[in-house]
Amino acid sequence: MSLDLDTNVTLRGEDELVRRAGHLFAGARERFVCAAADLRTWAMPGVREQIVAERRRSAPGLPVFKLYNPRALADEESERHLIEIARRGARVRICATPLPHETIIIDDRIAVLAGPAAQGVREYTVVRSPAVIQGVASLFWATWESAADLAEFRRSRPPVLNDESREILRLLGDGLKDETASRRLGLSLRTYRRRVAEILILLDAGSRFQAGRRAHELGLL
Amino acid sequence: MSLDLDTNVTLRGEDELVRRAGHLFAGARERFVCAAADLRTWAMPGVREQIVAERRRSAPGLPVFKLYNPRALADEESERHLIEIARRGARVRICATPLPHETIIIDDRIAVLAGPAAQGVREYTVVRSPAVIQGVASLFWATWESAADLAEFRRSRPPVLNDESREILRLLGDGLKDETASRRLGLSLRTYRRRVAEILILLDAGSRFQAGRRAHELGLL
DNA sequence: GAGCCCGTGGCAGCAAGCTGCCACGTTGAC
DNA sequence: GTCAACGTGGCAGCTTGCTGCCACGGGCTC
Repeated sequence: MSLDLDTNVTLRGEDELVRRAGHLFAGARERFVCAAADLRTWAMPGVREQIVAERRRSAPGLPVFKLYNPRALADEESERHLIEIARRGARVRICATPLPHETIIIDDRIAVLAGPAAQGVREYTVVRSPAVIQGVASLFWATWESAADLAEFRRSRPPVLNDESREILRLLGDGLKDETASRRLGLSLRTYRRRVAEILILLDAGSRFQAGRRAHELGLL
Repeated sequence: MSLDLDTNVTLRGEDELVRRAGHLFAGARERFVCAAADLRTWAMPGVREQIVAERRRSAPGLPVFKLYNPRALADEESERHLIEIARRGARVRICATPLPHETIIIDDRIAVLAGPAAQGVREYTVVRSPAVIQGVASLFWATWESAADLAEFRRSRPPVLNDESREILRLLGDGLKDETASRRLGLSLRTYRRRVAEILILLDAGSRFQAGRRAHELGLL
């Protein structure tokens, strides 16, 4: 990248980011910190999973801190993804104040700041200056402190469900057996139960009884 | 009893009632009508069941109409009993206006009116006068019309649960598995599930999910 | 076209839940 | 004391619910 800590490097597009900075993400050893408005950042189909897997392999217990805006839970899929991240051990928090610039801080030595898209291509600036890192980090931690834990945030607010999920909740709430409900929806029993299991995760329920309770208390019925 | 339709016969105590009028209850063929404040009337352990069984055997499809005060659902056991009666085919309704005098009308020909207890012994008057029967019946049907169906009434109001049942609901609502919950309550798995099944009946739920929903919407959690 | 990703559904095996049956112990009536 | 009634809990057999695995097919890129 650069021998001079005070020279920032700007990378254009996710391709270049992955090529030239991918090893930095995978190489975190002390602490991995990340702030973003939602989950669409770092789309990079396939590659992203590889980097994460690599990092998890080489630094299993690595403390990971992820800060998002509520937008990161704007649909079922995103929320499920976030839950999965937390399940794997990352500390995830949600803050209401906007996080326009995606930020990553690796081991308190490297920061990657994402800029807005220029002509459809996003620019990423890799920073190593200790003073800058410190400044960015302190801003991050200040926001982190005021943010709500993912679990806590989710408890206070119903998940955003699509039409099918709401329909399934309705059928469950009416006491239908899986066999009946799946037929009514034109789904196989297998798929129906897959759906139910997914919904239980979103409702943070460990049993169907609890799910029924949660669904009602969140006003989803 | 009496050859003269216009001679009322008064029986003292349930013993005498059963001895001298039991066959009337069992012998209903057209319609069996009954109004009472609660279920403690006609206690008669054992005998009562026999009479009912006898009647159900000899007149299987007999229309049975039962009108009660909300007091008849004042505890789990009573409510369960009422549900059972309804399940067996009787039409059961609940009216808020007091029904102080227990009344039975058999086939529109015989009425049994219970009076208050005199020195601990209740008196029952058996009436056959057509005019009286008509009068009593029309009063009954007027009240019946204004009363709410048992199912409807129960839907609008939480069942009265004892401490143990509420505790079980709490454990279910927290998502505990049967194994864990039963151990925590010091019950066998079998008994715990018995309890849960009983509660599901009271909640009119056909699945645990529905029970969870009902429990929450009735404010039982 | 080949190759790939994804959603679906069948299947199989397991976990959880449900219930009839019966045996045992307690309680209460006689 | 006997006897009946009742609640409990073990057991067995069943239903319902859950999930990993794999195969198939539609839609996609290259």
